[in-house]
Amino acid sequence: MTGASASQNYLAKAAAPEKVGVEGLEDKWSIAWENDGVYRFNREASREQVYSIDTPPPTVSGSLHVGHVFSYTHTDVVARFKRMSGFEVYYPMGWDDNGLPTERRVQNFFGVRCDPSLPYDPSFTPPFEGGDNKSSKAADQIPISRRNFIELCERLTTEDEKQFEALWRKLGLSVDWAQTYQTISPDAQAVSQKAFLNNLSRGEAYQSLAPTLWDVTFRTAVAQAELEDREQPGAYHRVGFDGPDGKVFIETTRPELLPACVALVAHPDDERYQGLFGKTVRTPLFEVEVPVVAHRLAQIDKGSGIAMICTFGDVTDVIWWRELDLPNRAIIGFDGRILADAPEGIESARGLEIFAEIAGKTVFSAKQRIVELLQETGDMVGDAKPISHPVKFFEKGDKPLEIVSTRQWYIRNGGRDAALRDELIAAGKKLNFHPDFMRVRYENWVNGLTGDWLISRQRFFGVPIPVWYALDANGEPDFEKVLTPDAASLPVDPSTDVPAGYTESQRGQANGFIGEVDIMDTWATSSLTPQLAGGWISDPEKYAKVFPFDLRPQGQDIIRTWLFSTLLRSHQESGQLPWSNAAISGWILDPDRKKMSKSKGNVVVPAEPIDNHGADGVRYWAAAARLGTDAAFDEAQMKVGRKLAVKILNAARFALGFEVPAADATVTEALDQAMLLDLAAVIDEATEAFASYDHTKALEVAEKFFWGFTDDYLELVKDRAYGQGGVTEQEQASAVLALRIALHNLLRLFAPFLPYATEEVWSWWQTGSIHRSAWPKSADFANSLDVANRGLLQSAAAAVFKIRKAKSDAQVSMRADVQSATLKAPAELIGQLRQVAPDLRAVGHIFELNLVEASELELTDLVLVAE
RNA sequence: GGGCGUAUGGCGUAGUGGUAGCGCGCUUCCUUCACACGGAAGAGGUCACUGGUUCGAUCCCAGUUACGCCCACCA
Repeated sequence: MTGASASQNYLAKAAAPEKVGVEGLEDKWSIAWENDGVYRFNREASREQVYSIDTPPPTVSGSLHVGHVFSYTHTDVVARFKRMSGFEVYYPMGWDDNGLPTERRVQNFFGVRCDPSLPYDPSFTPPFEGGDNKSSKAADQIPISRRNFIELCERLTTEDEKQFEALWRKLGLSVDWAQTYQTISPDAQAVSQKAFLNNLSRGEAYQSLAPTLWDVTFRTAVAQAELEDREQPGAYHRVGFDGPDGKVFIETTRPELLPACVALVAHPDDERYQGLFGKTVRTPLFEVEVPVVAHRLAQIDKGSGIAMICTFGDVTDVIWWRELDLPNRAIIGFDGRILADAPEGIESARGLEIFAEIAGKTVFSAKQRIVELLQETGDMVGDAKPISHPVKFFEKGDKPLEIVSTRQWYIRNGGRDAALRDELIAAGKKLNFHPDFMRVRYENWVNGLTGDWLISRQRFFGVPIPVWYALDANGEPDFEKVLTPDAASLPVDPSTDVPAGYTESQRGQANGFIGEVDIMDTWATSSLTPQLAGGWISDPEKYAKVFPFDLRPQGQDIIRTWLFSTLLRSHQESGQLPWSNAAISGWILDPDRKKMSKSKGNVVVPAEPIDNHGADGVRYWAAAARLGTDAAFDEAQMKVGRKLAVKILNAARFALGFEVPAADATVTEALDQAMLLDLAAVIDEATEAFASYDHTKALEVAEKFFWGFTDDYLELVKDRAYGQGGVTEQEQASAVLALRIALHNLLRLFAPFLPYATEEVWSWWQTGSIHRSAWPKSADFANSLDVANRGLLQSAAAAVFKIRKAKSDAQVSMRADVQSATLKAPAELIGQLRQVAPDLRAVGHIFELNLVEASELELTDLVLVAE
C-alpha cells in the first residue's frame, strides 16, 4: 500500500511556479507517467488485490469519435479510483482490427480487393495510399491474393492503432501500455480457435445446411445480432392464382419470387379460405400447382389475408417452409441475382421460357420484367400500390438481405434450447449492471433469440475456422468427417496448413481433404476479450489473477452482441460470469440532441476538443455524465472543466505559498476545524458514490466543496494565514496547516477526474505520482477535530455573503475599507459568528463589527472609510 | 405491436412526500497583494400533460404526449 504515509506529508516545502497554467500538462505528464511506469500492472499482486477491466477494443477502422472519449473516460475514472483505493488495476487496451470494417477500409485506402484464387505476390505494392471512402469503386480495385490483402490490413491497422494510442495517452487514460492485444494477432487467432474447438468437442458448435440471411454485397452470411430494420419503399402487387373455384388474389411486395412460390397460406380461422385449404392453385406465368395451407402466422387483416410462401422472401417464409415441410425452390444466388436454372416444379414450356428470361437478372430487374408480364397476361390487377415497410439489412450493408440456403457453422446460444436460455438469464441476474435497468435489455435479447448463433462468414480478413473435411472416393467433401488440429498447433489456416495424417499433395484429391475456407464472425473473437486480454493461452498465470474480470465497460448498443456473446462463451467455457460488473455508457448527442453518426456528418473528431479545452476539461465534461445516460457534446462544460483545473492550480499555489508551520502545529481554530469536518463528510460521500459506480456524484460533491473552499474559506483565513491583524502564531499555523490538509485531500479527490492538474500540483510539494497515492480517508485527519464546530463555516459564509451583498449594493470594491458595520443574527447564530468575528472583519475589511441579536441575519449600518 | 429510458428557468443538469438547487449564458458592479483562464451581487422555473393516493405530490400510482434506444413473424 502506498498511502499510509501520505498524512505525514502536509508540511512538505512547496515549489510552485510564479505563473501557473494548464497548457502543456498533457505532454509533460503523459511522458513522465510512461517513463515511471505509473500505471504498470504488478503481476505479483494476489487475486484479491487485483481489479481487472475488460476494456472495449475500439474498432480500428479509421476515424475516431468523441463518443470514444466519453465512455473511455468513465472507465478511466473508475480505474484511477480503484488504483488509489489500493487495488492493483489491470487495465489493458485491445484493438479490434479484425473483420469487415478493416477489409472495407483497406479496399478504399489502397484501391485493392481480395481475390482468394490469386497467388501471393511478395513484391506487390498498392496502386496508391490514402484513398477515402468514396474514391474507389469495385471495378477500379486491383485484385490481390488473400495473403497480400491481409498484409495490407495489418499495415493499415498498425498505423490506426498508433493514432488511437496517441489519443488515449493525451486524454490521460491510465492504461498499462505493456498490456495490449489485437483481435487479429496470432494469439487472438489461437484463442478464438481453441475456444471454437472446445465448443465443437462439447457439442456446442455444429454445422448445418439451412436457409441463411445473406448479404449479397459482401457475399456472406450474417447473424441475427447483425441485423437492422430499415424503412424502405415497396409496393403491393395484387396477383391472381387460378384456383378450383376461380381466381385467388394475393398481395405481394416481391412478385419476382413468383417462380419460387411453394404454397399459399392463410390463417386457419380465416373463413374466406376454409374451402381452399388442402386444395391446390396454379401460379401465374409459371403454371405450377401449389397447395393452399393454413398457419397461425398468416395475418387475416393483412392484404387479402392470404399470402404466397416463397423460398425465401423473408424469415416468415423460412418458418412456414420448415414447419409445413414445403419443397425448396430457391431462385436467388449468392450474388443476389436470379439463378441460371429454373427450380424443380416449373415444367411448362411457357414457365421455363419466362424463367430463362429473368435468369441472371438482379432482383430489381427481374421484378420489373415479371410485373410487365403479369400485366400483359392480366394476372396482376391494377397498378402496384406504393408502400413503405421495414426490410432487414445487414447493419454494415446497403442492400436488403436475401435468404440463401448454405452450409454454415453455428454455436448454441439458447435460441433453440430453453434450458440454456434459462441459465443465461440466471447468469445475467448475477451480473451487476450499472445502471441496473440495462439488465432488461439483456434479458429481452436472450428471450427474443430465434436461433443459434451463426458464426461462419464467407470473408477473408478474420480468424479461419480451424477445420478440414475429408474427401470421399469421388473427391466430394464429407462434412460429417471434420478434421481438427491439435491445440498445440494453433493458430492454423486450413487453406495452407495440413491436417494430421495427410500431406499437402492430398489437398482436393479423392480420399484426401479440403480446408474450410470460411472465417469466424468478428464477435466470435470479440466475445473472448477476457481470454484475449487476460492471456488465457499466452499467460495462464496472469489469467488466473485477472479472470473473472471485475469490470466490463461498454456501450448500450452492443449489449445484444458483445455483452451477450462474451457472457455466453464464458458460461460455456468456464461456467462463470466473465465479470462481476458491467458499466454501460450512454450516447453522445450533438447539440441538437441527435445521435452522432458518420452518416449524419455531425461527428466531432476528439483531438480538437482536447486541444481547445485540455484533456482535463474534456474529461470533466465526460465524467459529469452518469452511466447509461446520453450526454450532449457540450464545449461549455469542457470550458468549465478547464476553469476548474486552472482554479485548482491557482488555489494550490496560494495555499502552499504561506510560511510552513512548525512540525508540532495543529489545527486549533474553530473555523479551520469546521472546514475540515465538512471535507471529511465530502470524502465519505465521494467514496461511497464511487463504490457504487456513481462517479458523477463523487465529482459533484468534491466540486461543490471546492468552490466553497476557495470562495469563502480561503478569503476568510487569508489575512490570518499571512499573520496579519495581530494574530497569534498558533492562529496563523492553524489556518496554514488546515489549508495544506485540505489541499492534500482535495487533490486526491479530483485526481481520477483531472489527472493532469492534480499531478502538476502534487509534484510541487509531494514525491511520487498522485495517481499511486492513497485515496483520501476522513479518518486520517478528522478524528481529532471537535464535532461541535461542525457547520461553523456555513454560518460564517452566510455572514460573508451579507457583507458582500452590502458592498455590491453600494457598488464598491470588495476590498473597500469599512469603518463600521452591524451584523444582526438570530441567537443560535450569533454565538458562532462571535467565534469567527476576527476572520469576518478581515474578509470584509471592517474595522468595527458590531454583533446584534435579531430575528434574521442582516448587515446594516455600513459606514465606508472616506477616500 | 412489445419493452426500456428520459421530460426540472434560454441551454446543460442535481434533487427530495412538506415553500426548487447548481453550472453556462444574461444583467449590474468590482481590476491588478492565488486566479481577468478573475471576483461579487442579481434577474430568470405553476419541476411535460391529465387524473388518482395523501393533510400536502416535482417526487408515489395510473394514463396521455414528445423524444431517444432496444426488440418484433415486415406477405
